Amino acid sequence: MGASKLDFFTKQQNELAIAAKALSHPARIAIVQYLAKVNACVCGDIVDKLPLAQPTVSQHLKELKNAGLIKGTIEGNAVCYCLDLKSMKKFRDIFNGLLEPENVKSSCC
Amino acid sequence: MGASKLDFFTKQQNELAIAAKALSHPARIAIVQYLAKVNACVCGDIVDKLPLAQPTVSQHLKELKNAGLIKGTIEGNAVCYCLDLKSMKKFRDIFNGLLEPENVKSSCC
DNA sequence: AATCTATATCGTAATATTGCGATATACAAT
DNA sequence: ATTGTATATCGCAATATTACGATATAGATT
Repeated sequence: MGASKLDFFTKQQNELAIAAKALSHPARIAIVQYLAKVNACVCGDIVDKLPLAQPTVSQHLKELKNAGLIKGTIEGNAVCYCLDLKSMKKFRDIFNGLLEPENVKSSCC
Repeated sequence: MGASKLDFFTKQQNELAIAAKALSHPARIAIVQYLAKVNACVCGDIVDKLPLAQPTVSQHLKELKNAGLIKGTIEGNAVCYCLDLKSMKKFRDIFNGLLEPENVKSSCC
């Protein structure tokens, strides 16, 4: 075996896991941070910002896109990427919801 | 190759990636949700809550512990697990910070 | 001491991720 | 039409993750 038993878990659990997986690599964190910083569509210069070869960056962008965290629109012969803010916020809200009972102090540990 | 080029990225980027990786599996999401729900140390019954064998659950717990998201304290012959709220909040804050410029509407896409 | 219970670790198979050179695609510019 | 530029995909090697049976460990119970 080795494959994940995704079927047992709820839709929300799998969704959150997919988003977290998309952010589970520092290169993808760096991409998201950069897109958040410039807060606009960015064509082309993402590869220059990372210490990785172009095919590798392309693959990371694809993973972020598949997870729904970024969007890419074709602009001439380039592709413009930006955050999918709606999706990012959804993920953030679910994650924050995970910690809701934080106001109740843990009884031990 | 295939190994991550972790050295290039900042400490914060790697930390966030590690926390995200810890949450990148639905079983680990389920564990965190369960601990958040009961909001207490839980001895023993985590294995029963998941559709996975005991060694597998033990491994997932170890990963969450290594990432600092949960704590485990030995209690007799059992181990009690609970969320590391401080660490969870830290991760949440960094992640939320990632979206700070959300108030500025994207100019395209 | 022998046994039970709870959890961890080892070993291993199946699968997934990471990275990149080579190559393909697609539009732009000459 | 040829060439250049930007990005994607293919194919492969190295490594990591996932899962679990078997086994080890450690405290509790008898």
